[in-house]
Amino acid sequence: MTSSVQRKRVRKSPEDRRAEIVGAAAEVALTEGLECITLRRIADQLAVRPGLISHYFPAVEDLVAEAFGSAATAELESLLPADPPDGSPLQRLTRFFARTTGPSYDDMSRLWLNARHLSRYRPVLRERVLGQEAGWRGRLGGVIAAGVEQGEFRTSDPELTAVRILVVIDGLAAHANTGLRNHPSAVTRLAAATAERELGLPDGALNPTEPTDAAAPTEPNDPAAPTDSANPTDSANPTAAPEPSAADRS
Amino acid sequence: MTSSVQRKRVRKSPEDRRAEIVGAAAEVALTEGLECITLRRIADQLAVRPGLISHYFPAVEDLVAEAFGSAATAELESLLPADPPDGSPLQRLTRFFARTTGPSYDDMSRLWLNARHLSRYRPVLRERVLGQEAGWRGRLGGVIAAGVEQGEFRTSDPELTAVRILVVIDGLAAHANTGLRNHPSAVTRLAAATAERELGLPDGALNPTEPTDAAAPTEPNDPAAPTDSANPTDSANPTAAPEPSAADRS
DNA sequence: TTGCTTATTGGTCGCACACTCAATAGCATC
DNA sequence: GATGCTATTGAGTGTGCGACCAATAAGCAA
Repeated sequence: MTSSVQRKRVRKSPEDRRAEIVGAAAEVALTEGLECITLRRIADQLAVRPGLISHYFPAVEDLVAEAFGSAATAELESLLPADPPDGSPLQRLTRFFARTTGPSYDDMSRLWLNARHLSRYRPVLRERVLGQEAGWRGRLGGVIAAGVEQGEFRTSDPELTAVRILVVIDGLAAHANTGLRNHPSAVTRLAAATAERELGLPDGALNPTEPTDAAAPTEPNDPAAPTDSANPTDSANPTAAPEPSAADRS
Repeated sequence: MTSSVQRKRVRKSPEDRRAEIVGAAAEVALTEGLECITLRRIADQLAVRPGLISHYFPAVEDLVAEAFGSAATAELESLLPADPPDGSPLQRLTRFFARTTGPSYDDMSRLWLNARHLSRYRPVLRERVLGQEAGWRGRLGGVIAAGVEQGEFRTSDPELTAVRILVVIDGLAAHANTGLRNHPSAVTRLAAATAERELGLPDGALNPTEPTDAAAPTEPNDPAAPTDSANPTDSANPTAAPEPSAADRS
């Protein structure tokens, strides 16, 4: 007798409902993984019927892409706000590295890893990932360019430098599911160290003044315990035309 | 009437059969992805019945882990052979970077990316990934240590240097499904450049003399076209006890 | 208050998956 | 050539998934 007698309908405007669905999906994406975005899972979360999700997203893949885009955009916006540039380029970069290499970023690391792999099978998601890459690269490149202009940094190609930094961050993120927090700080710091070198800064220039997040201590804990929550099976689209098959044929 | 009249049984020794299954699974893992290792898929490949795969691997997850381990071990062995160390440490590293940053390594990049993500949901695979990480780190660290001893390289901590290099390689591999080959060589070279810096080598010291693989030209092609073959659906183990559920309950 | 538009439901279909197990048939050995 | 071990099959179970669609009711407008 789960929650059988739950039949009060709430009728919302399409815009609201759609945003609500994307929000729920983004949350699931961050905490459990993109594979856990299923019609039933999202419907449960919102206390509606699966059919409703289908109504707004006839193809689940679109919702998956949208969820990733939403989560990644929000993260970037909080990481490197554009509207009111919070501080000098150096300050902004310092905060950027403190957060991206700290534990609070682990979910995001997992999400990027997740999206990058799933891109292999989902064209729509792949495009979204490419778009986000461009967004992050542009934003980070912009901060660097601003720093160069203000004389804080020194590099001939801000965009290229941004890519190099992001590559290192991706490399660290790759270990999010297999003990990211086991790395000595000498490894964790690789991202900031790369930036310092590329930008002509002295060693440690990008270290947070206050022990913000993953700052001072070399604390090796959390062996390798992912999200606990979900546990998606294999099968993501086995053969050439996997799930769309049924739909495609019609 | 696919291949209905195919009923000739071939009886092999358990060892042979097992090796054959792992081999097939490793091939599928490399070309199509770990999610495509299913009882049916592997059985088809070997022209046997799915039940037989189950017989040798009662839990598919074990086969998945085994397949990854097999593929990764083989790759490392071909990349940095241990038995007869093929050349000086410098030569070995040069070849190592030529191959790991070349197109022929793309499948392996995808596999690592795949395994790292799937580790999130599959404990057995996760252990295997950790084991392989250790193996690669040890092997690369060994080459570096040898180079230091012979005076070719200069670093205080070969193991740490190896980790740093591998992190950069992972970062590049992360883009295997979203246009790895679009990167300018200035990005591709990041791995070798990191190594040169860490090892006290002059810039370009690890460049292949002959345009081996991803050497000279900055060729931006192959926009973002993965393996084509498979296309696994979502669902990897949705809830706490996903597929083992059926079995677990019994 | 009555209607009407349409957001939402409930039910269903087909598919792919892992896993189980009794029955069958290679093949080495005697 | 018969025998026994066991590798292999065939058939079946249950689960979760995306997708489809006719019926229903929420809530705005008349």
